[in-house]
Amino acid sequence: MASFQTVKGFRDFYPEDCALRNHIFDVWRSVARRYGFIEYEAPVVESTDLYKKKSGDEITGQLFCFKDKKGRDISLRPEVTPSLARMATARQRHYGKPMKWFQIGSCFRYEEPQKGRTREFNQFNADIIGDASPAADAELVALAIDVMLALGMKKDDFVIRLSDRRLWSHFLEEQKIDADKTAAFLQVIDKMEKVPESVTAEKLEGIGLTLAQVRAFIDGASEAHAVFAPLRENLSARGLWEYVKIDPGIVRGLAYYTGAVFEVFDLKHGLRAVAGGGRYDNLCGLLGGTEMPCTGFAMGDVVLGEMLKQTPGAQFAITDGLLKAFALDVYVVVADETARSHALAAVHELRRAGIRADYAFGAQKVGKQFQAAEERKARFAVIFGAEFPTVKVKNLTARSESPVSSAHLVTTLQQMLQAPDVGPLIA
RNA sequence: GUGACCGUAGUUCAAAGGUAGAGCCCCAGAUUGUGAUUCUGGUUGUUGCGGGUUCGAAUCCCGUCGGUCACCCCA
Repeated sequence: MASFQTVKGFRDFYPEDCALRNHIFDVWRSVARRYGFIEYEAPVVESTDLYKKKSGDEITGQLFCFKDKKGRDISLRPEVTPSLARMATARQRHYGKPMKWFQIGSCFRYEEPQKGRTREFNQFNADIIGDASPAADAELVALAIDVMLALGMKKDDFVIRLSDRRLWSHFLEEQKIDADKTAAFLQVIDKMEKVPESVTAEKLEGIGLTLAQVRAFIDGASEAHAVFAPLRENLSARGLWEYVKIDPGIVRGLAYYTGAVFEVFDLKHGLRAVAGGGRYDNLCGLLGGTEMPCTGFAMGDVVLGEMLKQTPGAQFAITDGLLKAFALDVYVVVADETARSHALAAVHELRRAGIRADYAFGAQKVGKQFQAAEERKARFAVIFGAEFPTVKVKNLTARSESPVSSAHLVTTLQQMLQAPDVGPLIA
């Protein structure tokens, strides 16, 4: 038993776990680039004030905060949006609009770990800065859908639940409810699905509304509502509207969203939201920068990982990713120790040519070396023995072997690796 | 922050107050130039940690640290 345990809520990434994580990162990165997003990164540690300013003092309970050696109050980032707002406003004149930026990295929240929640997690953030049009919101919804599809999800595995904060501000205006009750009201809506009706009704009465009024409004807010028209038109043109479900109950916890909001939900395993985001046109100004319209979303690796493991459609992509992480192209077998220096030279040359090659450090039985080649999922073995400068190249899946002059080894293997791997021949 | 359950070999799990064990994995050999199977042998423990009860604790009690799950919260 090891003397040390991981710090509560933090994870070890053994090679298998790391391969899954990297597979997720690869998909995030490649789809975002396909959409013309550009990668950036922000500090993992920021002044605690940056987060207090955005969300209020009471938020420090969930912040991973501490004093540094000079007594400065700093925090591990719980999210990246405040850093992005700072960076974007500071240099916004240097970048043409709209700025389509994405980021991948770890975030930290000091909370009790449970299903789908750890204290350290990786997030994919995609944001569009400097564009107030619904086309920008639609672009992000489309990106979120394509990320899910690229991960191997099918249409019936997930849904985008779409809403708009303006629906509710109009509603409250019509009902002549004070604007300062908005936050409390949205909290009630956010929890409606979970808490008993009676509790919801009671809280609504405290605000000056009835449950029936709210219910009627939710039922009336169909796809046809004018506020969704531009998004529906945009996403329909891409054939993506079928992934979207209008759901006014989605309001997204905290107060800074100003327009469209959406979440990505798993449909089959009762997990919490996989991703969420929306339009936040006031945040840059709130943090003391230039006022700029912004919209964006974040997707975390923890819930997503749970979902991938439980979704059959994603399995192939996962095992493929594992294979990519582990597999060698070539294993060099030293059958005769007098040939070791020639073998070492060949390994080096293969590696310089971009071929993944490995070998045994010391003298080992040939059988053992083949076993190692098998374990590392090598496609080919090259046997260096007494017949050098001739070597044997063995196709480990087909189990066929042929002699090759060592002078032509690299070019021969490059050609052989080009050919598709047909798998074992059936006898 | 609150509560429930859990923690034994690298791993999965036995041992229900009386000598800490098994499967798998790993290592070596059978097998001196070819991957499988099989067989043989081998390593591995302060039972998470600390205290208490007891003649005696993996087992019961208290604390603590981790894990899992739920509440709170969810940017």
